[in-house]
Amino acid sequence: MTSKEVRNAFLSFFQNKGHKVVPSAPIVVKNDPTLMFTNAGMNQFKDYFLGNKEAKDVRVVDTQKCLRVSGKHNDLEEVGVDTYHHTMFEMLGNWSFGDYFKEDTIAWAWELLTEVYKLDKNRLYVTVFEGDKTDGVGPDIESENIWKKYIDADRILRCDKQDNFWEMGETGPCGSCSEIHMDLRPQAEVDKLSGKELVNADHPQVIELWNLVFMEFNRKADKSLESLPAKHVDTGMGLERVLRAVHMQHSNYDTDLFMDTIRDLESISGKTFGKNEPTDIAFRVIADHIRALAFCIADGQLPSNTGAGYVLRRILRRAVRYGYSFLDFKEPFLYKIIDKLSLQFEGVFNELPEQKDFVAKVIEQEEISFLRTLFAGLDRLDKSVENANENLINGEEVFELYDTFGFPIDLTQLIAAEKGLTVDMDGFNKALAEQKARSKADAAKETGDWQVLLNDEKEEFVGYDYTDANVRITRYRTLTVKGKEKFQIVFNITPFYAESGGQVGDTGVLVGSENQEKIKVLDTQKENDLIVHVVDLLPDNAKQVFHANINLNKRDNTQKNHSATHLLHAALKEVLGDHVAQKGSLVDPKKMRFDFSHFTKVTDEELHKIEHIVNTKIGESIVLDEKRNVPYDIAINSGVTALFGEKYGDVVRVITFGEDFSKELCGGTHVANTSEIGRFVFMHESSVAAGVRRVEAITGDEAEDYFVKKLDVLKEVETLLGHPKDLVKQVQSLLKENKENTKKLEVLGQAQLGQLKNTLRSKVSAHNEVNVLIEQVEADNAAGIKDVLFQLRNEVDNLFAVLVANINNKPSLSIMISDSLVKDKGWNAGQLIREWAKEVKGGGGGQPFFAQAGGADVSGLPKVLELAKAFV
RNA sequence: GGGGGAUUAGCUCAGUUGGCUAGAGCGUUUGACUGGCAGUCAAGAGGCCACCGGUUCGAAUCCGGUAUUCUCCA
Repeated sequence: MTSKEVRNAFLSFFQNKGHKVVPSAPIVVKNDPTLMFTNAGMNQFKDYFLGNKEAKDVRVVDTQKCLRVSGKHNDLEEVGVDTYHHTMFEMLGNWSFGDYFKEDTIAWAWELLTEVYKLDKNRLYVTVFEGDKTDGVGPDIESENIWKKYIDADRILRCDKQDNFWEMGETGPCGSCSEIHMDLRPQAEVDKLSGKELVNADHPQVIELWNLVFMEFNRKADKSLESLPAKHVDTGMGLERVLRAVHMQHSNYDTDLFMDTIRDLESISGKTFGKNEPTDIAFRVIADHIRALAFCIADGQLPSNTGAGYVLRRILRRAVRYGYSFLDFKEPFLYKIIDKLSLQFEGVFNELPEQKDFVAKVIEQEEISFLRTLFAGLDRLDKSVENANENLINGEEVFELYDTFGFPIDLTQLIAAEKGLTVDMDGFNKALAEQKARSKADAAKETGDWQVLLNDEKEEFVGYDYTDANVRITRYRTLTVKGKEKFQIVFNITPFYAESGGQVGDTGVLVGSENQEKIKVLDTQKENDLIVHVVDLLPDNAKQVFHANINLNKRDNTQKNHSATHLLHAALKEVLGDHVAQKGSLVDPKKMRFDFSHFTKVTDEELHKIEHIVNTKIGESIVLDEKRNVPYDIAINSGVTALFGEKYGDVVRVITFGEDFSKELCGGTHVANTSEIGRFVFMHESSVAAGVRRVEAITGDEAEDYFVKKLDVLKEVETLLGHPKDLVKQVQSLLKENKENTKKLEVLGQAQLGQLKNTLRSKVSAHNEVNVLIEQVEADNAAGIKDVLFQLRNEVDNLFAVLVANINNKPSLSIMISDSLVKDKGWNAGQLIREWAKEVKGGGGGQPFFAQAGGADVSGLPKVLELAKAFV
């Protein structure tokens, strides 16, 4: 069976058992502050388990794109070193939301593995939960008994909380689980030692295949457990592993999922896989990482220096590092293997093949920039190597190299070892720990348990139709950020739009119906599908009805920008082409920002065209056509614009401005008629990454103000210049004139200095073979005097010159001594000037041959001249 | 979000503890050698040393702020 066949077999097996096949959620998570990437199949169903939302289908099956870069068994640095951990993987899962439980789950799992995949029963083991006293949960006898129907009792193992109790996070739904493990070792080894001894022992050949989670508890912030209202099943089986099990292979990488890429890499690197361990690790690292990169970028996440984008950057850099060190790639190479990779996912995850050129371009650009930091780091490392003491490279220097210049630590160690040096890793780790502590302290954030006031009602967003409403608080919790306490509250219904789809959250005010108390709503955010309102104090009476009002002005201006974004999107496609796809947007009351895929700079001419189209559409006063409950398939078939990396439900909201112009799936708020937007103006066009351009624009009052202000400035300039026929020409000629005059002034100044120099030269008198010049001069800055002295130095041998000046009632002293005198007589201008500056209540310094000083008292100048004369 | 760097000629970068009137290489312009190109040599142009403020007799250099950018950590 190929990977495609194994995947399909899973989906159709459960489809035949009454499960609905649902698409994978995007791998990059939006609307959940606790998570950057989908790290388990259950993420997209979190709301069902938490009881925030009711499941429409109680039996579901899917394959979910997942990414893990940290966790108890997943350290990025380990991936590729072993043969069975991955960053990106597909999690096959079947789900029951309050429907079937342990009996069916176990029976079907066994049937699929042994009858469809035909795995060898003699190599399978299962585990069940042994119970935990502190949690007050007993052993999972129920599962054990079910298993006994299918498998020998001595193949069933009881395991502890760490292995067989699944938790979503610190808090949230959880429950015991039952795992199926498989022994893939050669028969000779199996004969020597039973696989039973190796289950859960991190043996590379005795691996966990499938985890069946029986969700029945909710872990609260105080660590106690409470029962969930309904019992659920959440199972997860890594496609990469089961595929390997089906073929009894030694490594996940031996399956077609990875071998295609590895063969591709062999042909561009000229190296062979399977020859020696270090290069094999490099092959595996790259074959793994390229998948993570490809899917994240296809889902709209670009490499960057914060958050999820930073994780992506690290993955890419790790791949490049291995390619650089072990496969001799000194130039970008990752982008070359995207093409073949994307073929594997045609018909499964079409977002990748459809965007492969874009993905490759982003990766190539990122590779180029990393290679640049790599080469810069190499230079810097050379210096540290020179400074090494007793064959030990300073840990702090290495940390600086890593921290500030992004040079990978393992590469530093590698290079050091080549030169017979070692790196002071203790010093490095200490510095790293300090930095981690700093960041953690800053990001500290704590949420309390939800306090439930009202249980029976579901929250509903009414903000499309109402901007105010009478609401009740259903629950609230505290939120502590950097020692500051805030509160999050949830209503039964709400007119507040929660930040999503780039549109900022509403703000506003709550007024108590009974005591008239006012609570300000500072922000509105989404946690999955829950709408959370942020306030900084709780009402005295939280149980009363509140009249909720949103800040209308803010909402109005924001939705003008949002609707304009849709017009812009359509106009961009019209002018630039169909390859334009939204890559991100921000809509707030002041402006809009829109990122989209496009490979070259948008020219001024194109911008004008786009601006013109948008403004024409505004002028056409198109009425908003909003359809709320359109089945997804029908919407897509009608040619609506959907975004990659966005999660859509079965029914979607379609926003149309002109049937043949702009049709988008969108949850945001919009103007009722495009004429409300008023006017649309571009402010900026720039690049955010390879293949992604960013435009910024304003609308409505902001645009109006902008024009008024610009016109005012223009009029003022025209008035100042006496209303010339051609303003631009006039300014150009003024600038030119100015430049010429500056040049002329410079020349004049030089001439003046030349004259001063000539006068001074005639005053030079010889004393004992020293040419002495001691004078008070007129000057308006000390730099001029310096200039003259340097010129005299070139013209007069054995010069000893002391010039003093009164510049704006402040004394200035300068001394110039020819090199020969400095050398022969040991004279030192710096020392002399420090001495003499005392006479003018000042100080100064310089070098032996030239020094300057200033001071506060001009009356001391004659005395300085006397001292100077006395000196020679 | 927190820390650390960087910003000097069109490009890549030097510029020691503040003080030899801001440099190199590449590129560019002009000229010479050559039948032409390539090349070599010579000469020149090109800098608010990111911006704003402060310390100082004196700031590219030190301090504070802003902007941009790189990088590490969350």
